[in-house]
Parts: sequence; C-alpha cells; structure tokens
Amino acid sequence: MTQQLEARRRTPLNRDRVLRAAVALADEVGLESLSMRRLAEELGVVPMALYKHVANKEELLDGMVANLIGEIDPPVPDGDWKRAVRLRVLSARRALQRHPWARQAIESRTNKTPAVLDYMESFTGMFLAGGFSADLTHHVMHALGGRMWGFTQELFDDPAGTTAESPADVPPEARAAMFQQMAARYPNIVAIATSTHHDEGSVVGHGCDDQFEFEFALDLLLDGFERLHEEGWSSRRAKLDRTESGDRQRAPLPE
Amino acid sequence: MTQQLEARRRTPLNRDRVLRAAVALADEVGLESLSMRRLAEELGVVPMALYKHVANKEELLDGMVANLIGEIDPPVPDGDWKRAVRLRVLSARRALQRHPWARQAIESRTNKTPAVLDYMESFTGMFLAGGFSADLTHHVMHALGGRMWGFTQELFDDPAGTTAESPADVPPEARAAMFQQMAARYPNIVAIATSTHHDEGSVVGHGCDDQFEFEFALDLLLDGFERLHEEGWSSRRAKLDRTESGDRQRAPLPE
DNA sequence: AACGCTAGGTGTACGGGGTACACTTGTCAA
DNA sequence: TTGACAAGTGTACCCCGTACACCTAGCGTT
Repeated sequence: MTQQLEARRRTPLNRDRVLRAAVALADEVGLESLSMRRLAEELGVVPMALYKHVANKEELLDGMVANLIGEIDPPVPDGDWKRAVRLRVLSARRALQRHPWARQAIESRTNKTPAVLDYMESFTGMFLAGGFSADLTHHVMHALGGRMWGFTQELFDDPAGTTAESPADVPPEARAAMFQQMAARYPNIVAIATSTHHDEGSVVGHGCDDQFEFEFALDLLLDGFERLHEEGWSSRRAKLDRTESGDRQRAPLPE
Repeated sequence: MTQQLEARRRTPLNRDRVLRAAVALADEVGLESLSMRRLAEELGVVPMALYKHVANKEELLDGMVANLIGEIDPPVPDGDWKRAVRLRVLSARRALQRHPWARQAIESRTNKTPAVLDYMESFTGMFLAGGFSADLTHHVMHALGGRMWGFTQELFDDPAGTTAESPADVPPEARAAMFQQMAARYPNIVAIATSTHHDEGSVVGHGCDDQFEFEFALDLLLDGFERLHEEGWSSRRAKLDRTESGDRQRAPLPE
C-alpha cells in the first residue's frame, strides 16, 4: 500500500503525462465526461494536484489539441501544392477521427496557441510555395478552414491575441514589438493577413471582410456544384474514375 | 408587491416565452452564461418552474435553435436553383450573425429535431427542383453542410434517431413504420439518403461513405482554388467584377 | 548534521450548475 | 362545494472548477 503510493511518486506527474491521460480519457468517455476530478482519479491523484501542471481546464484542452496537432503528418516536400495540401488535410482528418472529442474541442477553443499557429503557418506555406499570391492564399485558407478545423471565422481578427489580453491595455510600442515577433515567427500568416489591405504597420487583420470570405467559399462550392451537374456527375462514376486513374486524384475537369 | 407577482401570474409562462427569453439572454450574456437558474431569474421565477415547459436544458437548446431556424427566410420560388440556394444560405448566415451563440449551439446539438429536418428537407428540395440527381444532391448537401451549419457529418447516420433511442430496442416493424413516416414527411431527405445504395427497405443511411463525402468536398474546393490560381484571381478584381455586374453573382468561368 | 527552500501533492471549502421529488396554490368544471 | 389539474415552489443531491492554506520529501548550502 505504501509501496503503491511510492510507486506513483517515483514517476511524478508532469504536464505531458497529464495531457496524455486527458487525451486517453476523452477518447474513452467523451469530452463531456472529461472532468478535472475524473482525470485526477484516473491518475491516482487528488484533483488539485493537476493544477500544478496545467493552469486550468481551458489550458488542459489547449494542450490536448496541441497533442492532437502533433499527430498530423508534416507536409510532404512535394512540388505539387495540391497533392501536398490534399495529403495533409486527409492526415488531419485521420487524426480527428482517432479522437472523437477533437472536433468539439477545436471548435470550442478560441485561443490561438503556438501549436495551432505553427500548424497554420506551415499550412499557409504550402499555398505560397505553390505560387499562390498572399491574397488568394488568404481567401483559400478561409474557405478551407472549416474543412480541417473550426477556425474559419475569427482567424485573423487579432493576431496578437495569442493569450487573453484586451487590446486596450497594451501600449502601442508593445503592440509593435508583438507584431515584430509575430512576423518573425509566423511570416506566412502575417503575409496573408496583411495582404488585402496595405496599412502594414497598423493593426494587422482588422479589416478582414467576413462577408466576402464567406461568399468566396460559398460561390466556389456553388460553381463547382453547377459544373458537376452540367457534366452529369454521379458518385458511381466518380468512384470508378478514381480507382482506374493513378491514385485518388479525381479529375472533374472535362479535358 | 403582491401586484407585481400577480402581474407575472397574469401571463403565465409557456414554452414560447421561455424559449424567447432564453434566446434573448443568450444574445446578451453568451451561451456559456446561459443557465437554467439565470434564465429562471430573468423570468422572475424559480428554476424548477422552467421544467414545466422544457424537459431539460438540452431541449431548451433545441428549442432555441428551432426559433433561430424560424428566422431564416423561406426559399424564394425562383427557377434558378443557384440563386435560390445562395439567397437562402446568406439568409441563414444573417440569422447566425444576429445570434452569436447560434453557431456553437448548432454544433453542439446532435439530435435532429423536426425544425432542423424541415429546414434540411426544404433545402434539399432546392437542388432536386433544380434538376439535380438525388445522388449529386446527397453529396452536395454534405459539402455545403459546414457552410450553413455544423451538421456535415452524422447527418444521415440514423434518420430514426430524432429522439434519443438506441436502435436495438426498437422492434423491426416499428422501424418500418418510422421509415414510412419519414418518407411521408421528408421525401427529399429520404430520397437522397437512399440514393447511393439501393437497399431501400433496410436501414436508411447506414452506408454513407464518410470518407468519400469528405474528399468530394475537399477536391471541389481544391479544384476551385487551382482554377482561380491559374486565372490570376485577386480579391480586388473580384470585388470590382462583382459591383459592375448586375448584382452579386460572381462569374469565375472564363467565358 | 542542521537548515531552509522548493516542487509536487493534499484537504477543505466555496459558489455554481442541472434536476429529482414532494409540496402548495390558483383555476375551473362538475 | 369539491376535487382534479396545471403552474409554480422549496429543498436537497450530486457534480463541477478551482482558491487557498497546508504538508512533505528531496536537495543544496552552510
């Protein structure tokens, strides 16, 4: 009995063990049943012990999401942007499917943690490397947003807001410094965030035209629907086409 | 003082008043601060009083969503499916924007309430009326899902599951009866749900190929991106095109 | 050897949440 | 008058996140 306790002590808790246990527990019982108390019990520890390793439940969830992002394959160093993006999105999807709680967790998260920003940064890079303009990349990221995450909307609203901080209480020179840091660490994100409006030095993503972004993606889909309709598309034929062509690169273009 | 109480009594609570108060409260304080207790207080009533009008908080949220759906404009009786869909989606978006809690509420909801089914039914009808095959409509609905709602994924998993009921405890003849009811009330939904696999009588949407749905939408977007990229698309020009052409029907087709 | 610092774990307690259950009360038909 | 029924009440239970004071083991310094 004392032995058991000591055995536990021998590998003391740490942030990573906590996060991994949280992921495993959520996998098992679902996100709605993941409580600090239950997680603590799972770890053979008193609830408050967790707070020595995560600030609060929010941060726990952020950490879980970060772990999940770690499961997504890095971009393949392919010359073909489309192929690279496709593979990456499908990899992300696989990660989400392994963890049924993930979708909900991501959607509920509003803070842009470094893990999320890193992912976005590298994702953005795939388009830019493919020769896309920053402008087009910007809109494309918005359109794709919901497909990989729930981060469609307020993505670029406040790039400085990686932690909870109201804009008002940050002195201007500090804001400038943060912008420098952002630009250094996330050049792609900053590039596309500042693409559509040229007032570089000022607030970064303030003028992101939500309505336009939405209609951009909507019309892209509607136009695609129309084309398929006119072509007499059917899922059966699409599946046949897919299997007979090389891999799984569907080719809905007529010629 | 007794008068105030009596004034309250004179218009006794009812389901609709509860739901409307809930919507108003959520608009004000956010979904995370909407509690049964607070809502009761707002209505000048003890928390348990609410349970005479809604079964529980889940049902309250379902009701709120139903109210919200009621704010979406009905489909315009237009010959042009694209125009009709576009207007409807934009109307839905406006409704969501009026109620910041809506997105989160919809995403968290998993039950398919009549209100949601009615909306889907009429939405589906727009494509079918436009001459789309049930097959294509099926995929198109999936692809569009995330744009209007969060109901992309498990939409057709269990059409009988409008209320919480495990499939096992429903006798087969009852299932058949439910199917008849579904088909009568939601002909369009049933049509597209049964489109891709022909085993009509059996479980309806069991064989919905999630992976295929996902790739369908993904490739539609990627192909669209590619086309815009090749055309040298820019948001500035797109906005100019939009304003000079009739209304807001973007025309990305080269000719 | 004695000390004191610190990181990690504990125990207690508070306020808030959803809701089961037994109750009162006001209204109206018979 | 009665008595049934719908609406509202009061109390209580269990779960949640987490603030705060405390303990304890291990360690480097003196």
